[in-house]
Amino acid sequence: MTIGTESLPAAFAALGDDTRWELLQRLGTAPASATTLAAEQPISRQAVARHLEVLREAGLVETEVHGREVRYRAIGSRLSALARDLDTIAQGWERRLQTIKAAAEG
Amino acid sequence: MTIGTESLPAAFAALGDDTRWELLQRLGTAPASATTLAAEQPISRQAVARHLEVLREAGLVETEVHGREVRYRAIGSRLSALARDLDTIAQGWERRLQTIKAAAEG
DNA sequence: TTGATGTGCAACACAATCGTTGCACTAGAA
DNA sequence: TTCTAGTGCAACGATTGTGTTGCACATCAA
Repeated sequence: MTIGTESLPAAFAALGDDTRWELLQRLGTAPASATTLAAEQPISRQAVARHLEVLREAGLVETEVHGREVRYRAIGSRLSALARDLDTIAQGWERRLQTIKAAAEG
Repeated sequence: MTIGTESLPAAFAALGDDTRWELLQRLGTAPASATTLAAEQPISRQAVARHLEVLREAGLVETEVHGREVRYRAIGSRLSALARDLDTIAQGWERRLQTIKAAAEG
């Protein structure tokens, strides 16, 4: 599955914060709750929860309710889809810019 | 070439702005100057120039001086490198989280 | 029930970002 | 030289984002 071009900047904005990136990497090792993550980070639980909400809206993490606990889990397929889209776009750039360069030299 | 994990959030932050994303896509079709790009966008030349500077610092575009004109060009290889890094990370997630899931079920 | 734990929501302060306008400088054209 | 076109730098205002604290609510255990 590919990702709509319109939503790509939104996904990147979610990834473009140091704290969020650390939280994501952490969730890539094992699921955890906001409280657990906050205990491992130098910021408050509410701040962590806000970051997780951003990641969830971007489709990068999903939640799983366990009793009164909400566990967050990283979604690898979403990151893979992002990577695929990026690669496709990059190839398009190369092709067009090479054509222009060749035309300028020819 | 891969990109240092430390600089990944910085690159994504550069990509995570709608205006910058549009500028990048435009530069993916053909090189252009800040003035030219500003004429195609609803924002001032100075605003465009600032965005281009952010993209340049992130390594996503490069400059080429032509007389008194500075032309910007998208760097496809950098975007490809980002895509590769993302895919590698995503695969790592899948592997670890699958292991945990299997252990929980077993 | 009682107490402790995990969340969610709201209000606030602080910093960073994005866009603007204005001015000065430089390089090419007349 | 004189005029025009393209940049760069600085100051300002408005908006957004990140973090905080405080409080209320829900859930599990004793």
